[in-house]
Amino acid sequence: MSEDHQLRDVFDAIADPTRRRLIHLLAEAEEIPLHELTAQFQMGRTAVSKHLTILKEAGLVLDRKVGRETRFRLNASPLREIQDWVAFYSKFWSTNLLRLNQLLEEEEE
Amino acid sequence: MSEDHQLRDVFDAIADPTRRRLIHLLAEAEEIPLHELTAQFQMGRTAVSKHLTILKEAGLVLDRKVGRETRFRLNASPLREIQDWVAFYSKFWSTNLLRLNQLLEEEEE
DNA sequence: TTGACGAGACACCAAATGGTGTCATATAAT
DNA sequence: ATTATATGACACCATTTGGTGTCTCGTCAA
Repeated sequence: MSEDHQLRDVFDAIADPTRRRLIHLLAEAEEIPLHELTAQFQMGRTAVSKHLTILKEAGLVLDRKVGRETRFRLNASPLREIQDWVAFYSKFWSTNLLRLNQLLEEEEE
Repeated sequence: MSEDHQLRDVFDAIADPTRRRLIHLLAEAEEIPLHELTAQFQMGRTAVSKHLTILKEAGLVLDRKVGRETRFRLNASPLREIQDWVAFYSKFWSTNLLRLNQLLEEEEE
């Protein structure tokens, strides 16, 4: 259904705080042009554009040209990989499971 | 309860595939000494040790010296930040919610 | 007590990262 | 027609990253 270009590791793409903030901004609106996104940051347009390219390579962002501006939109689905990954480790901090382990250890004695 | 040194961003710590594999290895055993972890990789001991230091700075790993070896153990709880973060965006790929949005849009008309 | 083993602490290096500024070009507005 | 805007495409730079090798020092075993 969805073709993964996936040139870039999703874990890598979300490692940068600027990129996470871009994702957050794009979650709040349908489509945002580059210049409007740039206005939210201290850094220059070129830097923001580079971050968006990285997000694009990870499949987290789509873009389309409208007139002279390039509008970006979020595609969150690659984040599912993160969710699956972290879900596996959730058992290691779940208090329920800690209590379960305690019970099991008690029974073993 | 848990004091966060948190010198290092957890998102940053899990960005590297070697470090994710270290986390995975440590999830399968109570405690593993450095030399044993190193044996699982192509790279040298120094490199593995550096990755473990980064994981330590993110609070994802604890170490203790036993004799001449340094043993590492997993502390997964900082991964909760990742889980919370990604959970927020799960609504953007949930098919149920996509259908809900469609229904809401239809009602607005 | 003499090695061998495990690891810390460097110094070092190439490549990637995250910024910058500038130039060219297409589009919109006056 | 002219000017301003939005962006892509570069070239450039400092710092970080992810690896290496070497030296030294505890610790365990013969």
